[in-house]
Amino acid sequence: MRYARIPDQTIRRLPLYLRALFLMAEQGQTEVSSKDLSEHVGVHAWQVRKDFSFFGEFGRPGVGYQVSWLTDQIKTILRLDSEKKAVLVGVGNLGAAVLSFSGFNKYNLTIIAAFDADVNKIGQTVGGVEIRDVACLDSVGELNATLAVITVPGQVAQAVVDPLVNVGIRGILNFTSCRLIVPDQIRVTNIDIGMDLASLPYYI
Amino acid sequence: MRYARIPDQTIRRLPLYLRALFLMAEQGQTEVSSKDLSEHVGVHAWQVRKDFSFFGEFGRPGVGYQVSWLTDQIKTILRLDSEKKAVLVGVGNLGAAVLSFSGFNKYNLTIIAAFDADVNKIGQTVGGVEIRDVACLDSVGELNATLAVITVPGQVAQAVVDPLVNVGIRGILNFTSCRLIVPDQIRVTNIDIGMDLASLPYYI
DNA sequence: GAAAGTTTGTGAATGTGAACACAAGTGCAA
DNA sequence: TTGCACTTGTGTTCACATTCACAAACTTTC
Ligand SMILES: NC(=O)c1ccc[n+]([C@@H]2O[C@H](COP(=O)([O-])OP(=O)(O)OC[C@H]3O[C@@H](n4cnc5c(N)ncnc54)[C@H](O)[C@@H]3O)[C@@H](O)[C@H]2O)c1
Ligand SMILES: NC(=O)c1ccc[n+]([C@@H]2O[C@H](COP(=O)([O-])OP(=O)(O)OC[C@H]3O[C@@H](n4cnc5c(N)ncnc54)[C@H](O)[C@@H]3O)[C@@H](O)[C@H]2O)c1
Repeated sequence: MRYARIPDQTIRRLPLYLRALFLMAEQGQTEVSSKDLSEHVGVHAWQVRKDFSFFGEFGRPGVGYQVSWLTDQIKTILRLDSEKKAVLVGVGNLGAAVLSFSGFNKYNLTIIAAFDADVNKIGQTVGGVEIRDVACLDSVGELNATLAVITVPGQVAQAVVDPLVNVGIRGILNFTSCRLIVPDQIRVTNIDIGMDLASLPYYI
Repeated sequence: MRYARIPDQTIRRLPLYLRALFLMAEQGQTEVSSKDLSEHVGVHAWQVRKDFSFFGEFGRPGVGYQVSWLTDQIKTILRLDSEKKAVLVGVGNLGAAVLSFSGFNKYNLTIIAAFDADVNKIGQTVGGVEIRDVACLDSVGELNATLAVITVPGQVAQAVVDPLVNVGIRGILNFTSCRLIVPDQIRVTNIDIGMDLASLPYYI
């Protein structure tokens, strides 16, 4: 199985395992069983083992997995072993909240720059990041950022994404409720809070 | 097919169709084909038709779907035909952003109350909603709210969720990176911005 | 009103991931 | 050394979702 295609769903679960492992490491735990891990994440134990089996043999029967080594493995798989730089465009309510959030660090993710069109905001600092003029979006190229967070109004989302793609952004986290048109090799993840809230009544 | 079990993935797509239909209605469009709709949402045309086929016959061959009627149908399926009330707990950076957001209205969703533990915030108004003392969380029962948005620090998330479940909340939108333990009949949707950002490097 | 052009609705085929069951590896106690 | 309790890794089975292909329904055109 080791060299087969990796299921998308498996990739989606890896960050969750990582989150749980960080928690365990903080509490001084050095070894963990698939059962342990599964309870933290909310899946079944065999799901955890199956997921790992796509990449190799990570654990020892009768013992479990070594927390630190497993953490490193998952980090490597997810390409979180080296620092990844991100920029944020649109420092409104939501953008400011994301900028102020410090929880990205342990995943080796850093927001190195923020952009806005509002002249009153340009020059100010939020979450330790200075807000620049969106007209200077081209400067992202020199910063070597590969990720972008889009928190502008939907109407201008596509307009800010196009130049970002041109200067080397490869992955986009899109908070607007507009579908972004990008080249095939660019990855877009959409977070639409409205959609998620609107889905809930169906299930209740 | 009409009375079979509805695939989860179909339900997940319905709000996206709804979002596109609102846009079309705004632009004065009265009829729409599955092809049209599919391009707005980013799926294939037959996926759209298949999804609708689980609920009945919504369109007319050779013509398409009537925008207003289709909108009503989806609203009904998603239980968005009557107003649903939500409360928000934790008016920090993220909570304030959600409170200030006005895009929930068209889905018949209203945030009617907000709660925080910070005495400096209690009594203030954000996004037209007055912040109340989290110690009075029990009062949610009288408000007839069925939904809750959780934007408190992860450590206290479970502590605020437990009383919410007791006073009748049925659906929860959880922004913390902690798994919430709730009774089976309560629906929890997790939005973890850190996880979504951490997944991107794998794909780039 | 017949023919050509659209578009829907859906059974069947295909693909993918979840769930299971169990053999095999490990540690420990007697 | 043996037996027992525990845990991993994975081939297989099963359930669900996507994809396809096409008949049937409708409109438009001439
Ligand atoms: N806040 C929420 O809870 C929420 C929920 C769902 C979706 N969203 C979406 O997230 C996005 C941001 O929401 P928000 O509440 O922060 O809105 P906001 O209005 O507070 O922030 C938008 C920011 O973008 C800036 N901006 C406008 N045009 C720009 C441009 N061309 N280039 C750069 N910056 C520009 C504005 O100056 C402002 O600072 C919106 O698309 C919104 O629909 C927000
Ligand atoms: N901001 C982001 O971009 C982001 C990203 C990922 C996850 N999150 C998560 O979202 C949550 C909120 O993030 P934030 O950035 O708004 O944090 P924040 O610290 O700005 O806000 C937390 C709010 O909760 C309130 N609070 C604390 N204890 C409370 C209690 N017992 N009852 C009610 N209210 C209480 C605080 O007074 C504060 O207003 C956190 O769990 C965070 O991990 C945020």
